[in-house]
Amino acid sequence: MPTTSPNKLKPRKTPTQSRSRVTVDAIFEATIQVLLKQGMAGLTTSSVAERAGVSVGTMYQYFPNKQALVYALNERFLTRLAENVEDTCALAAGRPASVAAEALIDTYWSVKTERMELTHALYRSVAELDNEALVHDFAARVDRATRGMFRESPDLHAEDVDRINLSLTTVIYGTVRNAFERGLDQENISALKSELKAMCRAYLASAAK
Amino acid sequence: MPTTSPNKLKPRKTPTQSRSRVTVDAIFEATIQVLLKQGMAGLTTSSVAERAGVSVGTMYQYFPNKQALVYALNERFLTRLAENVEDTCALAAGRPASVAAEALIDTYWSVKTERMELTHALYRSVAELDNEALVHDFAARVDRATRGMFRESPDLHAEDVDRINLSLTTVIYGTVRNAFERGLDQENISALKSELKAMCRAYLASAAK
DNA sequence: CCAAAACCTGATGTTTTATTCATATATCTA
DNA sequence: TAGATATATGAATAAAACATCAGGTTTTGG
Repeated sequence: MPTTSPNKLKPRKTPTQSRSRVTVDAIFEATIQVLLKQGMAGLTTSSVAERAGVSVGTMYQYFPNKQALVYALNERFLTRLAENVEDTCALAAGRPASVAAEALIDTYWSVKTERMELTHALYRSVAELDNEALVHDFAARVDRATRGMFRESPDLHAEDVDRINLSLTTVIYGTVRNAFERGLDQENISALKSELKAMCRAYLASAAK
Repeated sequence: MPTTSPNKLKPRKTPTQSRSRVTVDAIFEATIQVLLKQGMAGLTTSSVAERAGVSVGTMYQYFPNKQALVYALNERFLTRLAENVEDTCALAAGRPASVAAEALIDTYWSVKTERMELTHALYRSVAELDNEALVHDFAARVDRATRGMFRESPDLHAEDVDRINLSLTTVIYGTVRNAFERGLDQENISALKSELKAMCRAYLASAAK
C-alpha cells in the first residue's frame, strides 16, 4: 500500500508546458527561502507568491492550499533521500558491515550537504526564529559542562578532549532525539540505549588508546 | 553575559498569589497539549485559553504575546536539561571517559523520557501533523533497504542483523541531523564525519565479533 | 493563422486571529 | 471590615491571511 497524498494535499494539476514548470519550481524555491528567512509563521500565501514572482492565483492553480506546498516540498526531499539510500544499499550489499555503514554515512551526509538550506528549512523546531538565541546559549552552557568533565578524565589526552567531546555529544544528542522521534516500543528503545553506550565505549577504547 | 529574554518575549508579570500560579501552570500545560494535538498551526490564543480553562485576557496578563508562551516553555525545558547535565558532569568529572559518557547518556535519556510529550511538542518539523504518514513511509522504505544490506554482510550473524541495523541507523541519522543543526564550521563538521565512521567501525568490531 | 487549451492576474469576500480594555471578582493587609 | 492590590473576564477592534473567480495573456496543435 504505497502512500498517496491525502486528497486535501494532492497537487491540483501538474504542469504540462515548460512555462508552468518554471513557475512551479520558482514556487518551491520561494517556499524554501521564506521558510528560511521567516520560519513557518511567516510562510503566507502572499509572501511565497511575491518571492516567486507570481500571483497568488497561480499558486492555487497547482496547490489546493498552503499546507500542500510544504507537503510537496517534504515529499520531494524524502523521496530523493530514499532513492539515494536504496541505491547505496544495493551497491554495498555483500560488503563487510563496516563498509556498508560508511557508505550509508556518506550518502546521508551528502544529501544533507547538497541541500543544507532545505534541510534547515524543513526541520526547525516549532519554536522557530525567536528561540535561536535560547538554544544557542543552552548549547554553549552544556558544552562547557561536558568539556570540563572530559578534560578531567584520567584516560584522555589533553589534545584529544575537544575532538572527543564534540563527537560524543553530537552522537549522543542526535541519537537520543532520533530514538524518541521514531516512535519505537519500549523494548526497542531501551535496547537502543545500551547499544549506544556500547558504541561510545568501543569508540573511546579505539580513539583514546 | 547570561541571556535575558528579548523584551518582546519577557513575561509580563510574575504571579504572586497562589491562585495565579495555578493559572500560569494551567496555561503552560494547555500549550503543550494543544501543540501535541494540533501542532503549531492550531496553537491560537483562544485554543490555549479554552483548554486551560481561563479567558484570553488572563493569558495576556502574563505573556505579552503568543510567541512569548512558546518561548517560556522552551526556556523552562532547556534550563532544566542544562542543570541536569551540569550536575551529571560535576559528578562524573575525574572518572574514566567511558563512564562519563554513559552518565551523560543516562541523563539525556531520562529527561527525554520524563517529559516525552513536551519533547515531542517542542521539536516537531515545520511540516507538522499532515506529514506524519509521509515520514513514516519514508522511514519504512529506508529501513527495508538498510536491513537488506546488512543481512548480506558476510561478517554479521543473522541473529544480530536487526539489532545492529536499528542501532546503526538511529545513530547515523540522529548524528548527521544534529551535526548540521549545530551550525559548525566546515572543518569541525567534516572532522565529525570521520569520527562517526570510526565510531561505527569500533562498534561493529566489538559487537559482531 | 486560428481556435482551444493552458496559464496567469490581483482585487475582493470571507474567515480567522491577536490583542486590548473597561468592568467585575477575589485576595490580601492593616 | 475596608481599602488597596491582584487577578479574571470576554465582547469589541483591527489587522492579516486564505482562497476564489472573472477576465486577461500566452502557448499549442492542426
